Amino acid sequence: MAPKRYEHPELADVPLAKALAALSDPCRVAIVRRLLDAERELACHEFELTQSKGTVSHHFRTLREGGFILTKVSGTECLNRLRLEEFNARFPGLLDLVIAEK
Amino acid sequence: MAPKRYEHPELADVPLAKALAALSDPCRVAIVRRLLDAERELACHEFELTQSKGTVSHHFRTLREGGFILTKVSGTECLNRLRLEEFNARFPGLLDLVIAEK
DNA sequence: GGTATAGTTTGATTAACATCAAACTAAGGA
DNA sequence: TCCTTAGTTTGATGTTAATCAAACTATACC
Repeated sequence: MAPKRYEHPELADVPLAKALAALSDPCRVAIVRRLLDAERELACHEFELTQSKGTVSHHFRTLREGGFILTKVSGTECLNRLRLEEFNARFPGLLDLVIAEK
Repeated sequence: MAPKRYEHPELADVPLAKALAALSDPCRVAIVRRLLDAERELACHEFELTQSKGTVSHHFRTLREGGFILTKVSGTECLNRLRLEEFNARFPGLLDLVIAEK
């Protein structure tokens, strides 16, 4: 069967409100922070989140739709990485706020 | 009777997610934008919002708790102004994103 | 094929939030 | 004192978002 495809919006099409809404949940801020620290791709299960699989999947989707991350399938897992340069160009300073946070 | 007192959080105590959640409503973004443009104190009723008084009061409270504004009583009205320097020091670039958007 | 792992999707529940109307508080002016 | 203006608070309703469990998809390995 055809492999799963993830939709990634053009950053120009992501409204500020949508990006900010994606960061309005502390859990998602933590995910972004972790990706900033790691500086490498991370699978969803590497975040050791306390919520159920379904909820975690929802948070990653929200970050994807907010333009924060790219997700690709790799074997049985899916790897996530920040759209770092692109995102900084579209929303300058926003990721820096996440870095600065605590 | 004792005059109304408004609570204003220490900006250091405002989590990023809380500030961003305050910006997740278009009405509140509009209020912040208006204050940025006005560069002076504005009473709630000067915003000519379409919602009921109660709802408007709720939005201003949310912005207060998000660290965006200071409110003080003046006669029968209450005057609002941005905590501009403070806020820029706590969340550098965030207000600039609001200015830049559209 | 059978089993395990990693995520997604769906359906239902719960928690937050936006909203309004109405009652209330506080100050100003007749 | 009475009336008006400006805003808050409360109680109720509708909507959106977070959450979980369970069923499902896709890959890897035996």
